[in-house]
Amino acid sequence: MSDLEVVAADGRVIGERAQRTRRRLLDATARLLGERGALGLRVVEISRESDASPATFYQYFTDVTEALLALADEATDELDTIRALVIPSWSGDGGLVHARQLVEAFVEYRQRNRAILRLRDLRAEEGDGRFRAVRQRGYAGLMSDLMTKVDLAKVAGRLPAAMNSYAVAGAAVAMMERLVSYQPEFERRGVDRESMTETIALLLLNTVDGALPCREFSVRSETAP
Amino acid sequence: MSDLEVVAADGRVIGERAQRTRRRLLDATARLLGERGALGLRVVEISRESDASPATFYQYFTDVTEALLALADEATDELDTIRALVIPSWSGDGGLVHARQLVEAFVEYRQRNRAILRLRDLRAEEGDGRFRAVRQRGYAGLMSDLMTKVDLAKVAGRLPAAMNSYAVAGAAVAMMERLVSYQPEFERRGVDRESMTETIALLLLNTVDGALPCREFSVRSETAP
DNA sequence: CACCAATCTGACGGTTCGTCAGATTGTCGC
DNA sequence: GCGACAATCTGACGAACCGTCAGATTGGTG
Repeated sequence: MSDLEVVAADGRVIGERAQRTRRRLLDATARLLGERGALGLRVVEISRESDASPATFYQYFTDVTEALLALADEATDELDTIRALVIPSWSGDGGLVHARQLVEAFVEYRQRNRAILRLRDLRAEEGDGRFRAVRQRGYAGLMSDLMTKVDLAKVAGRLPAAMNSYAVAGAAVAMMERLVSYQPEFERRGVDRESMTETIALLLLNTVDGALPCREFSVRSETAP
Repeated sequence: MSDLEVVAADGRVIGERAQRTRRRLLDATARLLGERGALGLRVVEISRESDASPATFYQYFTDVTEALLALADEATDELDTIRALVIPSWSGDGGLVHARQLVEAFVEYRQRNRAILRLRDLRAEEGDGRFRAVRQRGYAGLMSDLMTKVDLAKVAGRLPAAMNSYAVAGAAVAMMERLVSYQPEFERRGVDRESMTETIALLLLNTVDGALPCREFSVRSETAP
C-alpha cells in the first residue's frame, strides 16, 4: 500500500513541490531501469535525468534500493485490478473466454511493468524481506482466487484431492509469467502471440480447473466416490 | 560449451598456475554472488577473497559480467545430465514416477545453482544476448524432449492439437522453476517439500502428457475424429 | 646461476558514493 | 511590496571503487 503521507528519507512529511521532485526522481529511476538494466543504475545519472543534484536524491531515498522499492510498490498495487477477472466461474463453455481474458490482462500488466517486476522478484528471491513482502502482497489476491477455483475443482473431482492448492496456483501464475519472459524467443521462432496466449489459457484452464473444453477434444470425468 | 583452451582476457592461452588463479577468482565470484546478491559484487572484494590484486582479475576477465558468464556457462552445462530423465515414456502407471524423478532432479539442480541461474535469467530477460544464448543452450535439450512428449500426447488425442508445443514445454519448465523460487513461501505456510514435489509432478504429467493417473481420479479421453 | 616467459601487483587518474553546511525558493503576516 | 521563516535544493568534499599501466615477482630451463 502506498503511504498516505509522502515522507522524505528522514521521515519528515513533505510538501507539494518536494512531492513533484520525488516523482521526477522515481520516473527517472524507472526509465533508466528499463534502459540500463538492474545493474546499470547510478544515482548521479538518475539525478541528472531529473534535473536535480545527487544530494537531492538522498533527501528522499536512503539509497537506490529504496526508490526501487517505492516503484515496486506502485507496480504491485496495479495488479489488484486484474483480480476481478478471476472471479467468474470457468466451468462450462465460457470458461476458455474467461481464462483467455485473464491471461491477456496478466501478460499486458506484466509486460508494461516488466523491468521493475523483474527486479522485485530477483531481490525477493535473493532473500530481501522488503521485496519479498511486496511480491507477497501482490500475489496474495490472485493466488487466493485461483486457490478457490482449484479447491472447487478438487471437490468436483476434476482435480486430484492430493494436489496442494497453493502449489497449483503458483504453477498457474508461473506459466503466465513465462509467457512474458519468453515472448522474444517465441517471436524468433515465428510463433504468433495469439497462439501463445491461447495455449496458456488452455493450460490454465486444465491446471486450475481440471477441464480442457475444446471442440476437437472432449474430456469426461468421473468424480471420486 | 566451455572453451577447450582456457584463455586470458586478451585471448592468450594460459598455463597451469594461471588456470588455478582464474578458478580461485571464479569460485570467489560465485561465493560472493550467493552472499551479497547480484548487485553487491565488487571486483576489489572478489580479488581480496582470492588473495589476488584487482589487476589480476582484469587479466582474466574484461569485467565482472564476463566472470558471471563463465559461471553461467558452467552451471548450464550441468543440466544436460537431467535430460535422460525425460526420455522414458510417461504413459501408464510408471508415468508419475518418472515425472517425479524429473521434478526432483530439476529442483535439486536449480537449487544448487540458484544464484548464478537467477542472474543468468535476469540478464537474459534484460536483453543481453550473451546470457540469452547461454540460457537458450541450457533449455534447448530439455525443451526439445518435452515438446516431443507433447506432440505424442497431441497425436494420441490427450492434448488439443491447437496447443503450441513450445509454449506447453515452456510452461512445464516454468512450473518446476517456480517450485524452487517459492520454496521459502511454502515452508512458511507449513507445506512440506514432498507434497509440493508431488503436486508439480502431477501437474507436469497433466500438462505435458495430458493424463492425470490418480487412484481417486480417473479421466477418459476421446480422440478427435 | 643466468635468463626468459609467464604471471602478478602497486599505484594512479577517473568516476561514483553519501554527507555536510550553506544557498535558494516559496509563503505568510504586515 | 517586503521582511522573515521554513521548506527545499545544491556545491563540494572525503572515501571507495573502477580499470590500466609499467614494472616487480615467480618458476622453469639450459
